[in-house]
Amino acid sequence: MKNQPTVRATGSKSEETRTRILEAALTTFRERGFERATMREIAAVANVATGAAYYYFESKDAIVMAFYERSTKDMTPVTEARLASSRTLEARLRGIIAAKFEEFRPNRTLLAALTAHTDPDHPLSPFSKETARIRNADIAFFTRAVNESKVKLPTRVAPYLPRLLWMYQMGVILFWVYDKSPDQQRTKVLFDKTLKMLLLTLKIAGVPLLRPLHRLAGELLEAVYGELR
Amino acid sequence: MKNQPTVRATGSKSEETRTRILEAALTTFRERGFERATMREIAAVANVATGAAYYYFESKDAIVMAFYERSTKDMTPVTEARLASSRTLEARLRGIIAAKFEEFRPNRTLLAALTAHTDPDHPLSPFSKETARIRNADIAFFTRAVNESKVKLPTRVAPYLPRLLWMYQMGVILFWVYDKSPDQQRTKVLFDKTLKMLLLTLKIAGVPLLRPLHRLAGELLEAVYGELR
DNA sequence: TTCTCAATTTGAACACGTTCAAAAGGAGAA
DNA sequence: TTCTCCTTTTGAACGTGTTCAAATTGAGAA
Repeated sequence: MKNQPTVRATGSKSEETRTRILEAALTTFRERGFERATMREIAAVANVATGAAYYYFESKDAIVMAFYERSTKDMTPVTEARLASSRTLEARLRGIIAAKFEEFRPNRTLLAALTAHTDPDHPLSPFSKETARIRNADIAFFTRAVNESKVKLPTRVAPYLPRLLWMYQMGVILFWVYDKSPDQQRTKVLFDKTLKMLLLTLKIAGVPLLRPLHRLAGELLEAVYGELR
Repeated sequence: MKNQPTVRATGSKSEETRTRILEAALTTFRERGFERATMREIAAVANVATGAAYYYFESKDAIVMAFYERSTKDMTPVTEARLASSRTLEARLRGIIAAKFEEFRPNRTLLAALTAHTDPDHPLSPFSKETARIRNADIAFFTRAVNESKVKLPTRVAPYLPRLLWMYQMGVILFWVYDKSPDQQRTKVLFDKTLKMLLLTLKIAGVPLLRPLHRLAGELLEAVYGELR
């Protein structure tokens, strides 16, 4: 059999071992950094043989992805709450993305292990089909944030807006992961200013002067997201 | 002594060995792909011991960077010519970037080995201090393209424009590297539309309505590029 | 209870990037 | 020529991610 054996009910022995390995990995990553933590070490901490780690996870990187997946699942109610409690689009977007920051702050630098995969075909890339489930769940939040707001959107780009917002989010997070300024203040500024720019851009989208820009944007998005993908 | 021994005059024995290894690596990369080409294999093709490759190059990735560096150096006259022969900013930007596409087309996918380094501290990252020389040479072309054109620029963002254009270029190249559409037509569309959008944006920059946007952009850029960096 | 078989666990072996101590080469000094 | 010392070359060894054939376990069938 391959990895990820039949997904067992929570509480099964198998599931317990899997989380034990995941937990051991996270501890080791936090203590020694991702690179310097070895699979042998992780397995030892989890009290299993080296090979066992590979029975449960495809690779060392995949452990980080499992962590990412679990985290996003865990934070769903928080995000839900923020969506429900905020009225403006700005507050909603800020809420969704800030929730990510809060959730991942303790393991911020660990996410660097995921950003390494720029190849969309790599199973661990944020753009791969393997990560589509996670990605789509995330995009769905942006869809809701947009739909439940009453901002008027340029019709050509509107269908792509949630995906664009997701990309925007990924960009901000990438910046954050490598932000060495104290308490990541640079990211705070980046996030704040770009979010305001984004909303301002949407607000003035109806101005006739900007028509040609929208036409180009629409054509671009259709070509890039269309057909083959 | 460490790597990169005293840089010898062209034609020295050492230099010859270095290029032989580089050439062997490129051949092997092209034949078997970057991942599957082993250092032992490359060394064998170059008729040296495995360790020799590491005497001349810091790492397997660094060979690709050496190729990138040599290529950009080689294409300088081409870029110069294009800058000289084109009058509009659009033509100039298109010329600079298209020259890159042409130069790297035969080894397009090889560049993927470089895009993996998202960490600005990694020596091979496009953002690292180690690659500053290459990066600055590239940015200088954009500076010239901008300065020698008579487009009026928003004063707040003007100082950052060459660096922004460089980032834009890197983004387009990244897209191109992984573009699987036939003959990379998607990238062509992306490049064409985004370039037009960019110039349109610059053109209408003076409109009073867009003032707040420029103020935000200026503040953002000052914070991100300022002080610490 | 005993048997069966899939799920799980094991740890040695493998592949490959990288390091390193030692050997070889070679250019000038004496 | 012989010596000196730096550059270059060598290939074995190392560390680590990953694979895999074999052993173990355990739940249900008989």
